[in-house]
Amino acid sequence: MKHLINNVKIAVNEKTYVKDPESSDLGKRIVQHGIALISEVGFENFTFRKLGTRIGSNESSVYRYFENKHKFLIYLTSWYWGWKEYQLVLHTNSIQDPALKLERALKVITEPVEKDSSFSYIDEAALYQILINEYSKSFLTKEVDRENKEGYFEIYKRMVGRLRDMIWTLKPNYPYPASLASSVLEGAMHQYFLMEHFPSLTDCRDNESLYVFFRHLVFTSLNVQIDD
Amino acid sequence: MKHLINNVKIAVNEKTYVKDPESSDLGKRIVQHGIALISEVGFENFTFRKLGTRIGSNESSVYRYFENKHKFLIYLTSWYWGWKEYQLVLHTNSIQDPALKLERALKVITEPVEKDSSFSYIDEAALYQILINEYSKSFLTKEVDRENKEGYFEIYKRMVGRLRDMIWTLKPNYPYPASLASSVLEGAMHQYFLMEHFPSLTDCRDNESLYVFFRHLVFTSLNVQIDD
DNA sequence: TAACAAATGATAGTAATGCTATTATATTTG
DNA sequence: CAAATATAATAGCATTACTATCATTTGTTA
Repeated sequence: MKHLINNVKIAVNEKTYVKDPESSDLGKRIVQHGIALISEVGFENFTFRKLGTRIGSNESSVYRYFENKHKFLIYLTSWYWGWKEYQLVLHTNSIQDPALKLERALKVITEPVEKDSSFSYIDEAALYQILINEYSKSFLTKEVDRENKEGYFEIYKRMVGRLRDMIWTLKPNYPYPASLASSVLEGAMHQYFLMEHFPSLTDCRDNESLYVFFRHLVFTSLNVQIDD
Repeated sequence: MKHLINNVKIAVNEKTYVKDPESSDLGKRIVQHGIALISEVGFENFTFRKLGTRIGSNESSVYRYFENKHKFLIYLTSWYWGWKEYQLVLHTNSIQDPALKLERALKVITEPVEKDSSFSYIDEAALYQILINEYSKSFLTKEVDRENKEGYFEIYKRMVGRLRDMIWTLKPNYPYPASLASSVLEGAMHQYFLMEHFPSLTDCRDNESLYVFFRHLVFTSLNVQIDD
């Protein structure tokens, strides 16, 4: 994917890091190899010690950028949603027709991630795998309410809000725009997971059928006709 | 909820435990207080040591029943789905009309859990809280494929299968019965979580509106009229 | 270029976790 | 009553999730 604007920085809540990883070479290496390591071994088996060793440094250096691995996960997932939000806006902003706009949004949400060269040290495809496998662990904790108050989930909430507003614009009298929006965003990740590990629990076989499933779900719910 | 049959035992895959907790008083106490402890402190902060202390015993005794806390979680969630499946069958089996049957199934799936006196030592409401907050952690692991092969998720898959078949019976030409079924089961838990922690991401305010949302979602997708 | 600060790296230490192993004490059963 | 079984108590070990300290490198600026 080629960017129109080249100097975009994804803004992530400053509380998620001790020192901005984008501010130094080491910081970027932590993020880059952190993504690779988590997608390889999974979040449970991921440790700052392993990451330090991997980047030819050590634990204490990683701790200078992130308080703990939970905050690191929140940083990564926030970055992802910021990036995805940017894409959503980029691809839907100029569309006037509400139905086309929503359709395009669903396409962006369900399409697989291509490598985005604008953020050279981030492998968005690997990051998406992390989202699918680990995202819910970032909020399914006993600290969720406090962290929510501190703004850790703002970007995701904004993303759901954008989709909700598109639904609302198309059908102002539909009573569940927020529930539908959050169901689609969470559901898309879940269906991807099922495709990979529990194919008997889904009819989707690739991102195209995933898109068609959600498009059908959303547009029939809103009682809007679409062309197949 | 009153049972028609009084001597029902929820069958859980034997590989999830070392020794059947239902076979002894200690085993039942482990399950009973395990549910209470996990719902209090969350799965991350739950340890066998804490559980042992709580039941006036110790770690090693708990290990004689369950290999580790991950298997314990799988045991609990399997038990829950077995119990829920039993309720689903109980409440839908005698219904002939496919639309009414599916509607009733959605009611069972979205309704809050009442205490079921047939399994006196299990607090189903607390267990449901565990499902909402911890269920996805049972399969979002690097071991999911091996564990799936070993049958740890059979009951949940059967549950999704039942819902899928009801959808299929009602609308044989609908192309996504499995995806819709898995979306509803997972989505119901997710929307419950949002109601509690992220009310701005959902329009549901109680189990009734949750039910209405999913009923509308499913029946419009299947192009079947329902009365409100 | 000396001198100082900032960033990074290396090492050590601590409490908690996730176990395993051993032994002692109840409890049940034949 | 003896033997078998279940439970309890204790100890130990590797790993994790940190914190603290000190050494070294790198970068800045007077």
